[in-house]
Amino acid sequence: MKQTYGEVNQLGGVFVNGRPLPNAIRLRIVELAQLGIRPCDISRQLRVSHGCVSKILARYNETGSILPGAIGGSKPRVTTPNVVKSIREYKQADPGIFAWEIRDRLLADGVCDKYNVPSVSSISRILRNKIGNLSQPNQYEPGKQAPPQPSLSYNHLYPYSYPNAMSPSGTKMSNPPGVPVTGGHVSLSRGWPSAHTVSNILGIRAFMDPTAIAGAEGYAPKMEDWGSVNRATFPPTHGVNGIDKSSIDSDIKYPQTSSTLSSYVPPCAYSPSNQYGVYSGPAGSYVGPGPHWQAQGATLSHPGSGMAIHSGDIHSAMPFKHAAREDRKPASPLIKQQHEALSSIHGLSLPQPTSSS
DNA sequence: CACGTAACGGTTGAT
DNA sequence: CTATCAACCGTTACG
Repeated sequence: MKQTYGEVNQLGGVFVNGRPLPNAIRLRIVELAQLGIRPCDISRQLRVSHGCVSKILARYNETGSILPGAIGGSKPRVTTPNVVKSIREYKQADPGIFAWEIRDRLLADGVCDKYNVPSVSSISRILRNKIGNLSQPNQYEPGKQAPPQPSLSYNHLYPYSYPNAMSPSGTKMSNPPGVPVTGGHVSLSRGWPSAHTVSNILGIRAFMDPTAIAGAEGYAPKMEDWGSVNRATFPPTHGVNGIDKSSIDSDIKYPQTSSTLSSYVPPCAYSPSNQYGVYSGPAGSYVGPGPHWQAQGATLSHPGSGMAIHSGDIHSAMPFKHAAREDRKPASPLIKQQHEALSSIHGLSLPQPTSSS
């Protein structure tokens, strides 16, 4: 609740229990890793627990995003009131209906789309638990009752209708040209486990949120800003059907920037390309020093070009990774680039190398 | 020593 | 409005 400043970890780093590390630090973790610096060194240099470094890098490799997951909130249940209602209706209309038939109908009637349709077993459970006795139509609480027409709402309300966008795209641009994301795997396939994840889609904007960076070094005074970072702010809008949403959403979300961003955004929550570009922005100058990094402006103004360029820089750095990695097993000695990288970081205001270890 | 991961105590936000 | 609950967080400790 309060400023909950930080606690200090064993490495001397500051952190706020329960809260994500500042974006800028996450960024650096990934960047350093790409420079070929070993996780253990990154951990020490940034004073972030190795567990955290490991986690962030793992996530990055997998999803292409450096952003923390969405915190809090409830899962978008597939068995929304609307769905239950529909199931009940189907069942009432045809008591002998099979769960799989119900499932098909939910899809056919557009009550659900293939991404949020309940499984047959879920439907069975619903039939059993919630619609056991049809004679008692009202299973809603007495107090509220089923809202007049909750029906339509849910699906549409939920931004979570899942990225159909991604599925169709699948391959799409998930792998930007130089993306380090090795495998290029599906960063997305990981799917949309939850609304949370999806929210990240929107959250992408977070990258450009100045406040995020503001908190960079010293943790923004207001954690809330952070929150906004994580989830970006997303408008409750959405009237659209889940189906084409992705693109629409982005438009909705970023009326101004959208056009450009949208191209990056839709593919996946953690649009690799997008995030990449994003952080590529600060890549050169890094985030710290500036009042705000240009990210926001940059992206907004000339997202494409800006990103491309920067990303190029980063990638150029990439090679080191291999070189470094391969022959650079030895613990202590860092290669030039690494030194530079680190030093630049320190310059930002990080602790000190205290090259002793 | 490096690093993946479970446990832990914490925060958040939708219900 | 408050309480629950389930998601995520980073650190720590273990293997």
